[in-house]
Amino acid sequence: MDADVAAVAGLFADRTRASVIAALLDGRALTAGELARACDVTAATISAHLRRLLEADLVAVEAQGRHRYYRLADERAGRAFEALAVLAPVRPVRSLRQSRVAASLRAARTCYDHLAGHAGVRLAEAFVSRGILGPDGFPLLDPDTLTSFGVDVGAAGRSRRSFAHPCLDWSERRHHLAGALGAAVLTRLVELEWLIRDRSSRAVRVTDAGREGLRTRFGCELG
Amino acid sequence: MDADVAAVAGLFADRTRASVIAALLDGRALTAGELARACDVTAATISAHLRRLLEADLVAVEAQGRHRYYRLADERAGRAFEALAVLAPVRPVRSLRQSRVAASLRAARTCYDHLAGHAGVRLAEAFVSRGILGPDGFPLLDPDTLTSFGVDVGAAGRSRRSFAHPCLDWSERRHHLAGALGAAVLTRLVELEWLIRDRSSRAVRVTDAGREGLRTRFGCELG
DNA sequence: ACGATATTTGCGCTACGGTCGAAATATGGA
DNA sequence: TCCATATTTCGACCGTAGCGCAAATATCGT
Repeated sequence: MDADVAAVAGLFADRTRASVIAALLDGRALTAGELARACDVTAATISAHLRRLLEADLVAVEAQGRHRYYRLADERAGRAFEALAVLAPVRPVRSLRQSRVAASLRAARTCYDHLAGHAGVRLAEAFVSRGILGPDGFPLLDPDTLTSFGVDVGAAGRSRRSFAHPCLDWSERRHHLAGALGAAVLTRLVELEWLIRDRSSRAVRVTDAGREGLRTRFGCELG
Repeated sequence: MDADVAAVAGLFADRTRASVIAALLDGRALTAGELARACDVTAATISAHLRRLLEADLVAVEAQGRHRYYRLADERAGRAFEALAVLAPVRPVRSLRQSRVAASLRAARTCYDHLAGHAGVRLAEAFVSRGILGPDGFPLLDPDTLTSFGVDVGAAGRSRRSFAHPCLDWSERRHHLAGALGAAVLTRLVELEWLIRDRSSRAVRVTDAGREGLRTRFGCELG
């Protein structure tokens, strides 16, 4: 019994692995590369750590394209982390910057080259409500509305990549719009300055004009 | 934050230290030597581990004579241990033998050379109830009853060691009788075969005759 | 098919920590 | 005072594990 506990504790007993678990605590899934940057180690190092966490079923992985999204497998790892944290001598105030970044990522972010997060999910749902996209597999039903909005639908259609498909959003647990069409929509939204991409992260800020425009043009309320 | 968690987790991430915590989980306090035997390492090794656990405030120590009793400082360490244990892959059945030994130690055991555990505490309380011992500091008020019972009170009085004093009982959180008088009482109880000492541990078994005798002679109910 | 990006694997280097034996320290009891 | 027992400290050995570099593998998008 004690041997097993020691082995499990060893998974938490490394600064890098503890950072990985801390980064995943809120239930989001992050790519290996994002975790490497968050923990300030190379991709090789983070890969080795993720492998160990994976083998112990502390985390789960889901491949999505060339990314591999890692998340905590269940609530047990988080509970153990918290039980250990209460034993930590000094209680450093939870990094405000860190949590601010996490919050902004949840609000809106890029996923590859399309919009994700709360805004991405809401926009996709608005497209479905307006009949622009079909509810199942996000087929484009009404190209004219997007074209008149300035989205280069034709170019997106000529691209060899997937035209439009749903992509599971990890912070919202719902789908947002991916594929060439999703990329074209994001491009247009940035062009209009309805969205502004953060330089150092995947976060995207919705401007006042963007919030207003999304509501009036697509009936999309960002809450 | 993650660095601190890693450091704390490191305390659990060693087989020996995990065994120490597991041995203390039920709230009992054990001596350094007992822990060394339980973990199958030398006294030097256990001492180093206890030092680390002590500096992290995971355990607390109380010196009692030449023994040093270690116990978990509070419930946090136990909670963390359990949170880690639920992550351990296989769940080895809790050793029956181990828990049987623990139960018998709680029932009755020797502490140095006197009786401790449930039986020790109950007997001391019975002595106080009967006016044999005073309630404060356990002074011997009625030597005759013990002498007629066969306890060599005279020899105990001539010993240079402390004659009679209360000793905090870790499993009962009450006091039992220590000192030369306590040793003399234990000697007599074993002599009468009211108690039988285990060969390999500090456990003491109360015989049927002992249970009966303690009740009729001293009004001591062992529950 | 090709280049770019993401991730994993193999390898060697280094450092940290767990272990024990021996010696030092503390306490109890004769 | 002296010996026995309990515990800690010191010093050295050794295995393990984390690290980055470089190369291999996988997938995307043109």
